[in-house]
Amino acid sequence: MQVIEPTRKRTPGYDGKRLQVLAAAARVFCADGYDKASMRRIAREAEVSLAGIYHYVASKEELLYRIQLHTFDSLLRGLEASLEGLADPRERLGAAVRNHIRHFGENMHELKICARELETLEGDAYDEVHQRRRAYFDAVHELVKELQPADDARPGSWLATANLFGMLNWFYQWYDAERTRVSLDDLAAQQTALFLDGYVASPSRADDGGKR
Amino acid sequence: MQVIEPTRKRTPGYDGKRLQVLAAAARVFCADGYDKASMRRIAREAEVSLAGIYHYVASKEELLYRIQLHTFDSLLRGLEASLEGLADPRERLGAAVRNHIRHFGENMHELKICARELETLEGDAYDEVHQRRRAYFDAVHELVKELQPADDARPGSWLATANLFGMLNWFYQWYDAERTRVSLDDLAAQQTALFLDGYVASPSRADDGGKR
DNA sequence: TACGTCCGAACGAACGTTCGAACGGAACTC
DNA sequence: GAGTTCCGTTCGAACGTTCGTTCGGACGTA
Repeated sequence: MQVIEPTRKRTPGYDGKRLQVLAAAARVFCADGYDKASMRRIAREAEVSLAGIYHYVASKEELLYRIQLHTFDSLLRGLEASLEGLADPRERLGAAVRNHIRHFGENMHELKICARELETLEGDAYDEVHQRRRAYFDAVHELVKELQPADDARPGSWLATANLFGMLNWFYQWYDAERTRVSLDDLAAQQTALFLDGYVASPSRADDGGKR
Repeated sequence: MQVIEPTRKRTPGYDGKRLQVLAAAARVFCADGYDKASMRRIAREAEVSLAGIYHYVASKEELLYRIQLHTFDSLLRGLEASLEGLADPRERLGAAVRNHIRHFGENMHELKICARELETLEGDAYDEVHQRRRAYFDAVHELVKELQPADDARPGSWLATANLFGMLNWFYQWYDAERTRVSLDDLAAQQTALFLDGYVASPSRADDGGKR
């Protein structure tokens, strides 16, 4: 995939305007889906002419590529930061879920795109994003494995991790930032509890913990 | 949305050929996504001319509408049948999960489309499908509520149900029918256990049940 | 003058849909 | 029962629209 020449001389405002274009693209991709989204609408939302977009990006494909790459990088960096100093496996997993859900809440557009358009890119661009995605998955998978250090060879940790991501990623389908009552951190806590202890055992609220 | 006139006189083979067109559409929608999928490719796969499609369906939109409607109807009917004679809430939920996952395994195309293109239809067609989707969700939600008959007012059952569907629906992202070792029923059992008892407590295999 | 920035206009391709004609079997007329 | 009409089926060809991308030049600053 061809990308914009990074070595050219640029005006001071260039980088800011590129971010503006990427943000507009994220909004439009999120609203319409990648295929239906049109460069014309992205241009309008970014307050740039249609041809102007191509000064910041070589193609529609590069827009999606940069959005996905940045999102997974940001997720992984956030995860590493949030694990700092935590030793208890349950707390570490809780921190990971909180990081993931907070990212969703704050960058709903980008993450919705990452969840929906995982198979859209092709070739090198796909590989590049896939590598980041894999790194993030593996990092969370390690946390899941830490939960059961005793019987190391236990199968199912991969499957459990995949299902955990199912819970976490599906929530863009039903979450409505304006309408919901529960805060993102509360939501993350409930999802962590559900994954660790199940629906039957896990407390529904923080104040009635650990019954049964 | 305009649909094909149902009262017209039809040749004996008509219904079969329409199913053939719908099946081809499901394959192509699944492979390319609704927007990118072209009527030309659907026609080729269905072994009909491009114009010929419009004798069985009024528009591309109707193809998606019929696929989604049939899928949710089929899911709900399967659920009701699989609950017959079961009283234990845990068994009932397990049967529901098994029904859902079996449907996925046997009609991967259709369910992938239903998971990905939930927001694609508009107007009456959307409402019609939404009603079925809602009925299915509510039916499963009832099963989740049955798990905790004691404290009826417990919140979080809706959230737990949404997360359960996250686990179940996300699996089209990673499931590969040819490569995987675990059977669909085993998978369903593991997902049920994960939801009910959590990762820490749930046994990873049937033969080491109930420890810890 | 030189170059980064920006854009109106246009290009070729692909799309969903329509049109009118051709085909073929069933139904009807005499 | 032969000839005729009707209608469901099928399709090649085309229409109008929208798409991603490109081109050439205008504008402003260094």
